[in-house]
Amino acid sequence: MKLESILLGVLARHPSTGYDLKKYLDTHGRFLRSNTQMSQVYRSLGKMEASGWVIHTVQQRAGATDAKTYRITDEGMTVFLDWLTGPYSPPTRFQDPDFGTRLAFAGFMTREQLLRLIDIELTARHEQVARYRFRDRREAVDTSAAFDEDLATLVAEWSHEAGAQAIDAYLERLETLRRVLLDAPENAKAPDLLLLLRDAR
Amino acid sequence: MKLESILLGVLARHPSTGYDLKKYLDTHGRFLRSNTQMSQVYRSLGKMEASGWVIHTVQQRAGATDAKTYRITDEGMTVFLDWLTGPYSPPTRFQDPDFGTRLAFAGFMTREQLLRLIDIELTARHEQVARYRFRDRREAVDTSAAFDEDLATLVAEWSHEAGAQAIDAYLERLETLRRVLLDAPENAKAPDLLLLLRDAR
DNA sequence: CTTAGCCATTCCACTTGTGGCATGCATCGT
DNA sequence: ACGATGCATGCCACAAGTGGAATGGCTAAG
Repeated sequence: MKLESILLGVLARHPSTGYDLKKYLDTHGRFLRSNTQMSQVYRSLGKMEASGWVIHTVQQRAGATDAKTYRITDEGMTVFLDWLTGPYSPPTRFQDPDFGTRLAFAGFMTREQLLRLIDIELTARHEQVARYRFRDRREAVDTSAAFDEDLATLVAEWSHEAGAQAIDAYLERLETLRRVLLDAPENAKAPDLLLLLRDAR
Repeated sequence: MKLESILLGVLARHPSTGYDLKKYLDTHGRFLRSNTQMSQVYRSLGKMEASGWVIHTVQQRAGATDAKTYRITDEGMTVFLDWLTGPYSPPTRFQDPDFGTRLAFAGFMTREQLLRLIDIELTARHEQVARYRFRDRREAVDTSAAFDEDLATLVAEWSHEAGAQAIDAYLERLETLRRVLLDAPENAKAPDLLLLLRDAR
């Protein structure tokens, strides 16, 4: 479902071949998914076609393998939009791409839907910070093999600080986006929005 | 292999039941993996036992379900250490837990091994930044359905900036850790290391 | 001329992960 | 007294992802 959502999102913007989609995942979409296999893309495409979410037409390429251009169907569009604007439950790791994937297709949302999504993410992460930030991080030890406690402590401390800083920065940035979306006039165009974003930092 | 590596790492520090391991994944290990299912933990444990990487002993708990305490075998320790210090290829997304998972078990590494790992990560990410930072981010458009270009542009710009800032901060923090590891005297103890870390910020 | 890389798809055998169900006792708060 | 939560395991069907091989033409650089 997750790869499929991405593929549907791309196809909702323009028809593509399997190869194109793989290229998207390796370039523009590289933060949405790590190391996606060709085979996985083609298999998803096949499954989606069987479900009636996409259809393909064949492009002959003299000599070479025929290329199949996939386009999204109305049904596929419905499925995609249902996923995009449907319920979102934040994964444990804020670094996971679930939220970012939805953002990548923000253009298909209304400003209200986008704000709702952001609010869900924000409350979930704030709650997480509140629950864990000052929690004891020591772990029970009883190590048999060679284990460098000093090294482990250093790295654990660094990891915790790095994680805390990362999530704090993340929350701050998200709040900024939220602010811009709330403050911007209803009919603001892209250049003005970008200016607002710059000022809000 | 990935869940198994984590479980082996935990078991390398102390014996645990399946339930304990799941709890670890939900608390201390929450940044290593999102939403792990109980069934997945028990299945991995079963498979690892079949491979001879772990063994279990049964704890009777009057009335309640017996608890199985798993401990790592020598073979399991070898497998774990091979994974930990073996070749690491950075995933596309720097937010993926692969690197962090290894760091979580830094205590089982020597300082040199840890530094090698950090150097691999650092070069890979620097290279990524160099390749993509100033790349054109515009995507070909040909959207049929309702698509708010202005909203999409705003969010895309925000995402890019957020991503850039996140990876920059990440690189900086990693460099700091690297510095501390390089500069610290061979026999430095945890409190001194933490002081160095604090000063290095 | 040759090698490398891009374009393009498909198949296959696995391995992993998801989500839910079933069981059953103990403890703690209301 | 009741319900939630924690402890503890296991089974199942199904969905998704991994990693590699096979095929074959095109183009550009060395």
